[in-house]
Amino acid sequence: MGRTPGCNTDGLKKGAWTADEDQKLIAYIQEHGEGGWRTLPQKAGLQRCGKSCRLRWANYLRPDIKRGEFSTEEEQKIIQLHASLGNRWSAIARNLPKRTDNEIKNYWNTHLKKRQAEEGTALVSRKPFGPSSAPPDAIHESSECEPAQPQPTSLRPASASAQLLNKIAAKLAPSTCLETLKTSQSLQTLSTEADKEVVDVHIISNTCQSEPPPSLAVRSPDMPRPVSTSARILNKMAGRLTTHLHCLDTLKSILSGSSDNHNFMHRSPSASSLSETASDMSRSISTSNGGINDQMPTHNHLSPLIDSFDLDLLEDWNGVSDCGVSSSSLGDTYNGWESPVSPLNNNNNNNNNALTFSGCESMGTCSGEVKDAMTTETTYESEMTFGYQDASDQYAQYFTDGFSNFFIGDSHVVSACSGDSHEGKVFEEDTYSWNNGHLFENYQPLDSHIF
DNA sequence: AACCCCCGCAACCGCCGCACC
DNA sequence: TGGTGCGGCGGTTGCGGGGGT
Repeated sequence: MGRTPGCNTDGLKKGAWTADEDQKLIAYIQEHGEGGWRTLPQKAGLQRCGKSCRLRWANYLRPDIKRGEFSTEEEQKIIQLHASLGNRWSAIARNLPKRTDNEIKNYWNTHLKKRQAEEGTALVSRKPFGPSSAPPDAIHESSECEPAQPQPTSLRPASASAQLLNKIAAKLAPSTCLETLKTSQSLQTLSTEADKEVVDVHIISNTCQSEPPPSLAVRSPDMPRPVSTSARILNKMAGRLTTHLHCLDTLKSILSGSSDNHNFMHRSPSASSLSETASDMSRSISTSNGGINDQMPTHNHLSPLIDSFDLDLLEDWNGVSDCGVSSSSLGDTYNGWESPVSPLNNNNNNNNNALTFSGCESMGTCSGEVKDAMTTETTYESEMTFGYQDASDQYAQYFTDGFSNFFIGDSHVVSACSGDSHEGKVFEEDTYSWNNGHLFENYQPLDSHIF
């Protein structure tokens, strides 16, 4: 099996490895360890190039390689990780112990991709993700990765959170990050009203569960509606903002003063409203946090924040969970790992301006410049690899714009639409009634917030 | 039994990033 | 700062096996 030994340049052998060659390679590495691939062949008495030796070892001979059929759990994990990470096989492999990137890649190409494509054909129609048009091939590509979804039987209002996410998506387009978002989530087109393009974003699988979802493909009607990704994202934003109480009050005041009916979700905020909101927020934060941000920015924060949005950060953020974007709560578990106590609740934590990944979210690499979410001040620069074991790493995120598209109440839930759920609670059609004064009256606020 | 075709997968290829000088 | 070497990664190739006719 394998390629033909078609080239013997420099006397180097190519093609399938013999048992004798394998033994030589194993013996050498057992004695000298891995590395030094360039000189290894000569030292080991192999007529191979170093690259070939490394590949043979990494993909086949390594003792900690698990071969054979993929379990259902492994399949699901590959699907989920691929939705988040794309074809980053090495990154996927790092989350599948004893499986090599090559094996996963092959398995995807020969099994899962085909299956995904078949299931993807069940999607009858779909709007592009966000106002910006993605390339047609990109859309097609994403459909290959998307599981089939039952189409909504009737149009329902797009959630406010989805509108915000649309803005984020538009900002990211046509970056690879957007592609990541597209492939990581199932898109349901929910409204085609003439004067607005809205796309609600929902994940199919629940997130941060102790057990992987049974299937990404089909959700039976009697299963609870999955947690809205958009709501989760916005939850995080709200959780971030709850550290700035004045800011919350300002927002609440602004928002409540400009909304008087149940259609608040459909209204787009005026630019001036957003600007005022941002300014008020920055003032509030500046004056209420005891010098966290000594330098008060004099401009509207929103644009520069968005401009400085680190795409890699979001991409990595997508990649850190099993479904792309998610949140975790205290005690949530994923693959046996449990979220630790939130550093946000830790009085000794001085870095109040940083958001914190915890528990199941912490898996991946965040690199580049990390800035404060509200002031754009750089809090630190470096690459940090955070794994489960580094669950308390600080991690700043930027989510701005569209503030009046989500709603901040006493709880951390900032937006909900019919069927949205949070902490296992599914919102009914009208639970977000604005005029009630309590945004989510059926919602039980969290005691603490974990980012 | 012979032939054909499709598929799985090991291995190769080319590119990229990083380290070093 | 640019050049070079090396390791790593993702895409692609094509042999060999198995199933169908």
